[in-house]
Amino acid sequence: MLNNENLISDIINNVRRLFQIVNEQSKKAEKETGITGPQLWAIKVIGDAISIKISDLAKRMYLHPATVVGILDRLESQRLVLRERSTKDRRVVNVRLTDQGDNLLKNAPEVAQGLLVEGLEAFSAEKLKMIDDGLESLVEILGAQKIPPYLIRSNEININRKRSELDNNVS
Amino acid sequence: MLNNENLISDIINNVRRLFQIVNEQSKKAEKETGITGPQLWAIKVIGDAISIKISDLAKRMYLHPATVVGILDRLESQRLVLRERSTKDRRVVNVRLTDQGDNLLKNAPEVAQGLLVEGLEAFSAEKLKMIDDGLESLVEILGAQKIPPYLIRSNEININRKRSELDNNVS
DNA sequence: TCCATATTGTTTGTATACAAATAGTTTGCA
DNA sequence: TGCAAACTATTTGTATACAAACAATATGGA
Repeated sequence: MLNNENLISDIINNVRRLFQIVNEQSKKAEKETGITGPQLWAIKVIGDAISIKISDLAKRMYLHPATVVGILDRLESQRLVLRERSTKDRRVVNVRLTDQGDNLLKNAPEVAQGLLVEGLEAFSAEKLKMIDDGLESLVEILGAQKIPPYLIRSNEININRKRSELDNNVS
Repeated sequence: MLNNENLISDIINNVRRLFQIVNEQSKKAEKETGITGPQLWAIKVIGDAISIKISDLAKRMYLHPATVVGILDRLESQRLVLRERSTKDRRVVNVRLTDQGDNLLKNAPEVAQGLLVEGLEAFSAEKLKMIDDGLESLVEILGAQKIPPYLIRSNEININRKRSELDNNVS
């Protein structure tokens, strides 16, 4: 029983460390490239897609469109990206890298996600399966709470949440 | 090989889901209590300690003191906490809950950390060990990068980083 | 065709989050 | 004792991050 308690607090601590380290990685990339973590992340997604519209960029970054607009404003003022309004659908704005943006992308370091992939490639399938199962358990514990109990109790709350829930649940 | 690739992308996805769900939990607590996630977290830490000075609060929350000052400003304007300058060391400001803050704390929901503990308690020691080992591996992969290679290359960078490194590495 | 509705990006307002600079205070050492 | 150095909380400035409201545009149905 006491042993279990220790294991649980170890797990909690490791989750917290994971969060901290990912944040630190982002800050490190910032020192090396001169742009912030989220800005670099946007550059990477835009570079992958060559050209991408704002709403799709927001979805791929798991961010709110309003947040992406701010990030793009700053990247544009640094001449790293270009906005181009679509002629087919004039509501749409496409974003792509400038030559400067492309250069920065070429010399940019990996973000946490890249490091993780690199490190995991050294592991056996069995070990990978074990890691994945463990994470799956954590997600299930927290994810089970995602079915909100007030779905039954109140409709108002759900109506108010509709827009943001949709924004968050883009797969 | 292909199987390994799938496992790796599953792991990455689960890490990302973990981040998202923790953030969502924070927002849920916000709807229920009327105060934001970080504010509730501060209330919980302050309540645990009865009285705590700003710098210790910042350490326990793994946040920069400047951030905590802002959070406390807002909690104070809602009459949920009190600031009291120490008479022993007049540089120190102690914070404690008001009766209102105490009431809110009593009725506040668990944050993600609490849910995680609750869910994990249902697991066997073997399963807990497995989860912990998996997380440990992820932390090691990312943590290995924490020894910065430019420690040798450049001293200037390290001098500039000294202050922030210390702030980040509070254990 | 015409208009209600939906989509898309932006603006506005608020809340984190941190680095750097600052003011007030304490401590250590010469 | 007296002063340099360290500590503590705050202020200032910048960058996320999102909800809500908005303007411009597109689409579908009557």
